[in-house]
Amino acid sequence: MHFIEELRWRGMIQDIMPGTEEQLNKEMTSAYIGFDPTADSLHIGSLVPILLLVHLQKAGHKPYALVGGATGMVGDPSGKSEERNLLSEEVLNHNLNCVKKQLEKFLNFDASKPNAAEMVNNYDWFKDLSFLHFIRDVGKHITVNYMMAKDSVKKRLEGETGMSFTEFTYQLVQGYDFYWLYKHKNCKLQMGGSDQWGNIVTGTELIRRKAGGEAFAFTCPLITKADGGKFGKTEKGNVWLDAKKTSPYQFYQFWLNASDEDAKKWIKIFTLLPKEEIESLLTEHDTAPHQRALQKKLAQEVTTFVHSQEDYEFAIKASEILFSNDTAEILKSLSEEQLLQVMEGVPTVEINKQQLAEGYDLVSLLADTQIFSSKGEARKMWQGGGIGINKLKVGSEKLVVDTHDLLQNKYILIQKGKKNYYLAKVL
RNA sequence: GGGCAGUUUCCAGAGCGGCCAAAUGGAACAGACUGUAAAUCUGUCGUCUUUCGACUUCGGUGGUUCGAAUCCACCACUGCCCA
Repeated sequence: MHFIEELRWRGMIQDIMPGTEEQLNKEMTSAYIGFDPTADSLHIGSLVPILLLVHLQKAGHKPYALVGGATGMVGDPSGKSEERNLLSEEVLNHNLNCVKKQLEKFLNFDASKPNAAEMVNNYDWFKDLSFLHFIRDVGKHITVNYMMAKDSVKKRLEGETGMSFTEFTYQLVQGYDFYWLYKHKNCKLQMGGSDQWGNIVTGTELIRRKAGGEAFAFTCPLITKADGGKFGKTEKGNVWLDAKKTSPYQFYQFWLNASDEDAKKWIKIFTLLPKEEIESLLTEHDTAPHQRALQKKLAQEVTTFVHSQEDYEFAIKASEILFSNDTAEILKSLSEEQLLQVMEGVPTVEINKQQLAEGYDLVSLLADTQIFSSKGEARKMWQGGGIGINKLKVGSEKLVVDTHDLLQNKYILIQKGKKNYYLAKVL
């Protein structure tokens, strides 16, 4: 199946420039996507562009992953209703290196292959480009009228926060990236999220006017949730690809929690499973939605893709113990080793043995261990019935925790709400 | 430089000089129901506190007042329009 066709049935094409498909069918084509170093790890939103590159490479074309050392210094106004704060260069560099490392995992950079992936940093071609040169060589080709017509700009001009010249210039800076890659790497295609369409088109326009060349582009719809919430957020914040920031267990849980509607879309986008398999999964899900075969498969695929098979297996094991009903008994019967294995990725807190032996007031315990930031908050949650100890809900009667509650004489499993666990260890 | 409008708790957005920790909506968190889903219903939602309550907020600084988010002065910032 051809690249575009493949993406089309997966629902990964939003806008596409005429001629793009023909270009891809004609020859091995180099294409790029930019990644912004706004944090020291990519998050699951970046998986979409990553997968676009993966599909591209699988289809025999050559992917370029661009890290925005230069664009990151400016700030993309797309989708932002307010002026962004600039990151310091130090932070930017740190982020850049982290992001680079992560990207290396997903693509094949084996230089012996003709379509080996390559990583480029736009700082390399911007660092020696002077402002004067830029406005003469690049700015001259694009009218302000053209730039102002862009949605990202228009929105801000109509809004009440205004827009700095810096952000206004962003599309030119990104457009120049495309031009540069076109010139030096024969890169003829840019992909990205649909919010990038405006920026991308400025690039193809620049290539047309300045180089007289033809370049192509398509965008992928932005990932949304059926309930209108932001994709990729949990109560703990962003879901990151870095296992240190989001444990594989939490990562797995995120996907498993997908709503039916979302899972149906996401399985096509976030997994590389073939069409037939996905279709049969969809059918299976429709006959028995409560089994959540779809969510399970989705979570499995993405977790193994981003982390590993072992991480996935751990996540499963932990999930079974933590989420099955009536596991209070099972929990008690686990050996220390098993217990720790299951709790891999569950945050650990420490409690004082002496205090516990004397009977530890539950509310104080929850506050002292920082599971809650204050006694008041802990109390509210406890009174609301949101606290569990060793998989048993704690009633609203006054409760004191003592050594009888210990598992393996060492641990207490504390549950906050339905899905948040903490392992307390006595010292 | 001139004119106008604005700055309220995460966001949006009400706020009469005392009844304002501040309406309402959204977001968020929790509970019930479920399928670790959605929808729905309920609770919480400035900080601390077992109840009472205590403390800190309404751009900043001073002032008027028994009392100010609400009145006055100055400053700062933002947007719009004119030069």
